[in-house]
Amino acid sequence: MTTEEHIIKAAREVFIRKGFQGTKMQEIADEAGINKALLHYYFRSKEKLFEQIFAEAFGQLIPTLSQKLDEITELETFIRFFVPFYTNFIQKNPHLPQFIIHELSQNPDRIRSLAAAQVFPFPKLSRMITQAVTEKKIRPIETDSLIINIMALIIFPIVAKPMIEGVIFRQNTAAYQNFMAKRSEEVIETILNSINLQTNK
Amino acid sequence: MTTEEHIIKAAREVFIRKGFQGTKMQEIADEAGINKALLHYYFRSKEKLFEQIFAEAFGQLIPTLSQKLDEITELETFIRFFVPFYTNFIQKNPHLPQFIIHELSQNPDRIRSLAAAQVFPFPKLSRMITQAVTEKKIRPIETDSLIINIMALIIFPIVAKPMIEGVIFRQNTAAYQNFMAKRSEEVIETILNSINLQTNK
DNA sequence: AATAAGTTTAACTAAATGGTTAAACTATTT
DNA sequence: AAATAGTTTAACCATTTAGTTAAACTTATT
Repeated sequence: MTTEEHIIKAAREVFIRKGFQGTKMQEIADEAGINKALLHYYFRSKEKLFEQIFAEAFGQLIPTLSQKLDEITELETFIRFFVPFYTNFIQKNPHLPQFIIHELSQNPDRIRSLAAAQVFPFPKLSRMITQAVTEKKIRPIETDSLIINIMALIIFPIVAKPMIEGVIFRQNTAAYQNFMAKRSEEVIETILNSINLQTNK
Repeated sequence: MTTEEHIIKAAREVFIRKGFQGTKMQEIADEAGINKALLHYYFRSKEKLFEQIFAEAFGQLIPTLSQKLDEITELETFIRFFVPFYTNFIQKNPHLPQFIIHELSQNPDRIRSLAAAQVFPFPKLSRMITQAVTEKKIRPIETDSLIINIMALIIFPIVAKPMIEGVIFRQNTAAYQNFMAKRSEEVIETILNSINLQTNK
């Protein structure tokens, strides 16, 4: 692993954990096991380093599913694949959505250009939903609503973990973990029911 | 309006908008129309000022509904009241949940004590849900899951506004607003369907 | 009018932080 | 062996920022 890779890895962790403002160059250097001078030697400025990290982070959030979206044609099949897949991914990168949301609201300009490059593979999914509505397989619902509902049910409990753990589970970490372990199943059932697609349990 | 109130108001806006790290005392002073010296004269330190704001903010997020929870006994009735009520509240304080989530994850210790004081009026709501399940009015679901589902569907689209507006609506602000205008209805239908409580449309 | 509370001004300190620099050292390449 | 890329050390600068202080000024209170 090269020094540059060490830096990138360290920067990713610190930036995502603490946001742009909260991140100190010294902390990145420490985490990477090098010194500040070398950090600046590789990446001239904090801004430049941040750009790399953000572009990469934002890229991760969306694209992997683009492949599967080409294989699957049935909405139910897609949901049953997507929910655990995405839940799993977000659980492995729990700070990612919050980081993106936070930075996007703190400094939209710094990010706009980077984000614009990313393309969500929407059309295919939209068509899938529209078709299901037309064929009366599911209740009438706008494609945007359904997509956002799914995202909300997956992402929110992870983004709001400190809130949920504190307010709902009263600092009982085990209770939260137990809740999250069954989350994927619950989201599938909630979604399928919410559009009147009976679960075949 | 006293100077103290001016400060509180200014601090609330700036803190919620920019978080603890992102907030500068000078900015609060400017927003309050006073100078930094006076700001420190009223609230000795940034920490002290922050505590006040956070306690108040966190308090707002939860309690108002405690009243209604005493009047209503039917789960469907409660959902039909709660969803628009809470959606409306969050829309008026769009930065509040994100602020709480962000600060809670940045510095749990700074907040733990404050948050612990707040009590969500859960028991009553939990009983309402449990009873509905027992009476087979709704499908079997854990109370925590249902509550978190409702919160997720309401809060996520607002917290993730910059993300949704950018990625899903492609910077089309009008499209987002149009989506949010109908959001409350959609959430009610989604929730009621998701627990097999037919909407009577 | 005198007193005190509230407020401003402006200068200051101390610490944190992003960024720079020069010199020395180490490992690798030629 | 000489040259070069990579790395460290440590001092340094400039800026930002939280917080302090003292003196003057303004507005209410007595």
